[in-house]
Amino acid sequence: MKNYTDTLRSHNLKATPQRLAITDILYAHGHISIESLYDVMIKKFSSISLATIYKNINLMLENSFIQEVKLPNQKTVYELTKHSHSHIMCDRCGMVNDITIDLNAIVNTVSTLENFEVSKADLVLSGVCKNCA
Amino acid sequence: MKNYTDTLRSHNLKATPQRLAITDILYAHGHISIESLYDVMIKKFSSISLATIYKNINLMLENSFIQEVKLPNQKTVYELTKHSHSHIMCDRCGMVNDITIDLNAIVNTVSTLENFEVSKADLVLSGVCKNCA
DNA sequence: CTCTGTGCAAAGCGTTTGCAAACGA
DNA sequence: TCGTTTGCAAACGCTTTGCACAGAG
Repeated sequence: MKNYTDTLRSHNLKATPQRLAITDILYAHGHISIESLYDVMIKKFSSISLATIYKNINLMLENSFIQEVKLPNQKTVYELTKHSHSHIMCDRCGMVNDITIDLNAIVNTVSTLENFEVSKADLVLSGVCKNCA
Repeated sequence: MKNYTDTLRSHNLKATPQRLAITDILYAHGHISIESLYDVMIKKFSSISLATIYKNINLMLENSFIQEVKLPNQKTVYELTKHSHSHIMCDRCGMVNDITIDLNAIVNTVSTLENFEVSKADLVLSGVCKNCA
């Protein structure tokens, strides 16, 4: 398991045990909602406050250390920032996974056709995963 | 301007003046947040309640008469349900527009590669629109 | 030692609910 | 007329804020 102490510091965040736990959990889960994150955190820090979770998530978002993923019909989840990618989400079990899709062709088409300078593409494919099918 | 009386009734919704106004506004604006919808509605119905807005929006969502569009870094907006499409959103002025992109190739690739049955694709391209550039 | 981060309690906001009166069909 | 919808007020749930103490560097 990666140690995020230096990564946190390089983002001007002190490496507190709570923050290290958050990053570990994000790393392990891939995607997690505030509520689930709190449920996992409280097992390790019995007196942690939701305020601490929110303050840290917001700080990490401002830093682009993590990113927000808004999902249809589900709570927003958070993930460690990595290369640009898309998501698949299972409507049955709620599973969320990263997928790598080349959207360049689409981005280029839209840029010229709509005269719109695309800087980011957020794509969520929803449906039924192999386990639920 | 289209009259939504019958459309509302076919969705088992009584055609009240408030609902007709909501549909007209959705039609005229394309995409609108709850807050903006309320701001527009109150000009026509000085004593309308936010509760009425929420109740109607939720009913219309349940009916698939309208749809929710979750946007990065912006409030969720609502639109009348139409053919499947994607969105472009300007980070400067907040403009949201529909675009038609063929995502079939992507959907097929993901279906086979990930063994995932895709039923819906939500794509938002963000960037800078021609007016803001 | 200094400044940042944590936990608590309270406040803030957006959204939902219950209810009586008004209204659509 | 009957069942639905509206508007109001209160309740709710999630998120943020202020503050004193604890902890990282």
